[in-house]
Amino acid sequence: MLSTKYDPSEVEDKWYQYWMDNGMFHSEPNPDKEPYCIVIPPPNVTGVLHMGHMLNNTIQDILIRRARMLGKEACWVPGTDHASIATEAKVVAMLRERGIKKSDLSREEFLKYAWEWREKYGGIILEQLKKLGASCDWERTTFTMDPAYYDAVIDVFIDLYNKGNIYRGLRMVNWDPAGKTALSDDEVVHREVQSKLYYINYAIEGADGQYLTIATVRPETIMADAAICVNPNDERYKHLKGKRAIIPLINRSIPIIEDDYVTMDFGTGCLKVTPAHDMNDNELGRKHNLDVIDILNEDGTLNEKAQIFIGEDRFIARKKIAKELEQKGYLGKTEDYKSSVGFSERTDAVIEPRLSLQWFLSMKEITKPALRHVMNDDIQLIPAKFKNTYNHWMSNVRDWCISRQLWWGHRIPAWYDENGVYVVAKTEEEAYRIYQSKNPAKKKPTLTQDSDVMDTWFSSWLWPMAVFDTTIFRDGNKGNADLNYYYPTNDLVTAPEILFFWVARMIIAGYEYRGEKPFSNVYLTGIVRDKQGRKMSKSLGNSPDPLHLIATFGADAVRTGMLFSSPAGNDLPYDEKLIEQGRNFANKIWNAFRLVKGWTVAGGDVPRENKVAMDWFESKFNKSVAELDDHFNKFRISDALHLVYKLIWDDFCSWYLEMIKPEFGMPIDQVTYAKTIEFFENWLRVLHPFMPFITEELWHELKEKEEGNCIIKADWPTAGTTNETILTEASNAFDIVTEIRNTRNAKGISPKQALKLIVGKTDQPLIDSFWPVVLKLGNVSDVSVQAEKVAGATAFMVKSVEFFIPMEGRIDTAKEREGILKDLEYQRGFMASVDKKLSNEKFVASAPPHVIETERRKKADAETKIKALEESLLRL
RNA sequence: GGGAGCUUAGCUCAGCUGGUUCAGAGCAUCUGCCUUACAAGCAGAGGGUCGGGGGUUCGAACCCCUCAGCUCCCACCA
Repeated sequence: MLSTKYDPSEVEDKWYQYWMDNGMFHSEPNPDKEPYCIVIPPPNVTGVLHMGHMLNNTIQDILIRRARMLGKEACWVPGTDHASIATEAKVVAMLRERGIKKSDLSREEFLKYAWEWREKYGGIILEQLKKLGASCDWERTTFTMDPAYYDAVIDVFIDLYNKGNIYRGLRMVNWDPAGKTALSDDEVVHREVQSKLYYINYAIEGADGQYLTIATVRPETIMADAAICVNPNDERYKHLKGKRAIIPLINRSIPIIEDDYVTMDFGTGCLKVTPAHDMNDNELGRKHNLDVIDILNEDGTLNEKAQIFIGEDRFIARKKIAKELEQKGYLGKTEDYKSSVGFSERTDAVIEPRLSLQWFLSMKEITKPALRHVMNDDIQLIPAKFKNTYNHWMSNVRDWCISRQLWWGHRIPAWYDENGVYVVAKTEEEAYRIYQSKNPAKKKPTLTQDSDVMDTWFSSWLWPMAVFDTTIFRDGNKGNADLNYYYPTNDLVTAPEILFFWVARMIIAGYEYRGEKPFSNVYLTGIVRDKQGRKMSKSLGNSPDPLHLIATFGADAVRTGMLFSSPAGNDLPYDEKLIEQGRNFANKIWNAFRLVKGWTVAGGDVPRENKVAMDWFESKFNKSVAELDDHFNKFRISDALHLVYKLIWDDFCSWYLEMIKPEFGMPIDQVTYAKTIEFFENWLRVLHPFMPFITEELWHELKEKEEGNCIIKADWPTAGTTNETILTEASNAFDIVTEIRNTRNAKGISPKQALKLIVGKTDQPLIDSFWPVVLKLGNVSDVSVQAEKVAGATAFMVKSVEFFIPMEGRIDTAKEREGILKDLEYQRGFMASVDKKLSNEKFVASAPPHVIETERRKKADAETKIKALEESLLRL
């Protein structure tokens, strides 16, 4: 005897192994088939699976499995990203735990540890994806620091450098003093912070006792001041023109300059200009040719140029300087002030704007095709609202700082001599060759490679190309068979938060190196949040462990649970209830299987109700497949699941199976049985992309066991014809059954007690062939037609036909009357509103005919209903 | 400050071209059922002025204006 509960644990591992053993996920270019390709957003190599991955990869797996069933050459390429900052941080932390400081290691030693770490933990996340059922082509697994991939990244750097797109420049960058690295603007998170505005007095040079007052939140940077700036239109400071001020504590003289950048009504209208430590001041400094005095070390402590508090951390120095300013009488008032401060996304340290030599990619030209082809829908963003966001970003894009002061990553292929003169070359030998051809005079240079690595995204932006062919970034390579077959890929599924980091840059690279988009559709998932609407994060500890969930509920349940509530682009409020719902669904399916499996099959006639049931479900299924295809084509994956869910639970289980179910212990006829198995198999197919494991299991249980006959390789059903008349009749029949059940409920009549049903006179054939269904599901022993009103019966209406169930003394006249009156009131109101519409000349004149027609029918229906209800009242 | 979006049942959300699939789904709640597939279930029920106000239209959840609240992205006036 099969258990009443479905147990996914054994089933899932068994089938995954089977699919793997038989190479069912593997894809090779096949000229006879249409390619369908997805490249995975490569998770961080150090990562562990979180709920976001679960959602993301479930959607990809659904798309790829359906494509496979549609007969396409489906290829889902997996892999991992080296994630330079995140991984290096983890390795550093791991070393610290072992008592090893990164600063004590050579680059080579550090990288050795990093690679060890990668070997040990790098595959975890991919193994976890297997538990989810992800049907990736594992033979194609790629790592962004695989040797060939590494080469490709270097090739791209050299190529873009040679084309003049990459340049080295002294630029203000976001410096992370904790990570000791420059960050791109996108890696900086701004937060409102409660701080203080200090009013500091600067003496005016040569004017005894006179001073001006500036307001600043960063008194520790006064030693780096290069000027005081006022607005030229500011009457209060006209007298200061051309004069100089003295920085307190260190008594350095700086000019007073004028620029309308200064807001007159903020603070005092005097701005201290600190070109080394503020982005805007830096612009201002450049404009006015001011000195750049950098008083901070890499780690955020003060250096010798500060003259005082050397070696102190910037925030400690702030307090001490404020105190000293106060003691010496330079400090005016202080006031509370809310300001927006940048934090490092990774280390959460306060960002320090810092001048630094960095490598940049000029974005102005290279982004143009990427903008154009999204705006004209060559590449579609789903949902489309992200087009605006994308447009805004691409139109205002700044040059991309691609260097990072880290060791883990693709090392910048630039080589410097002792004077900082550099060449860009792939290898050391080549560097020497180029160097010497450029500097023939210099006989024996010592060249050292740049110690920085490239931004992670500078490698992952090649992903859709480089997973197939890593050689195309060198001169004129036309690409290998894989690349030419699978590229451009079809769909990309990723989170909106990396739309710019990654998606936009892949598009840029795609057009730059293939002259072609990397993918046609970008499906942007929502962010998985907890019940309180917070993002799932490790620090909050609000993220459930996906593997635990899979172990508890089964992968099928988790997959469907994630998808029950996740339309594209909308956040997903996670609730374990949804996973339970998924598990319950699997269980429902299991039990439908148990029922069918338990039947004995015999010859004999096909009962009438079975015939209509089969006709009906056939139509219903065909219609559902058509709707399903439509949902898929529009990427409404969640809607698609809901549809399949209802098809199986409501239509197949609650209606169809109940219609054909033989009495307990009785056999089922051969024809109905065969058809039922066919239906079962057909809906298993459309369910398979969502719930691959249980569908595979039942596929084998239902089918003759043929080698290799797997649902994963089965065809996706094509939508056949739909008989609308049957669907309407069925729906009417179900309404009648529901009303009968309702009556039972209200009157306390057991389902086991057969009832008599009387149909009021009508010329409308409501259900025609479905009477046997009504008899069976309503447990009706007898149906008769009676023109006149039936006394002592309870009544209900379906469409405009009245039905009576004789109650034999069980009738409560007062209650019955009350019900009828209420109904009557509603119908009269309804008719009044329809009447109003129809008597409106303008409506009749301008509404389309079919709308008027339905209004007329509504009126006629209401009239019949009202008449019937009025008669019922008389009868009581 | 610039941009985008959201507000529909207790909760999470659908509602696609303005008109019978138009006020829906799931969950939650309530009622009755251990009815031999399934209590992880079955059969039912209640619940909404579609954020407020105004407008366009024969007709508005849907289009326009306006107010309020929320969210995200971009920028960062010391």
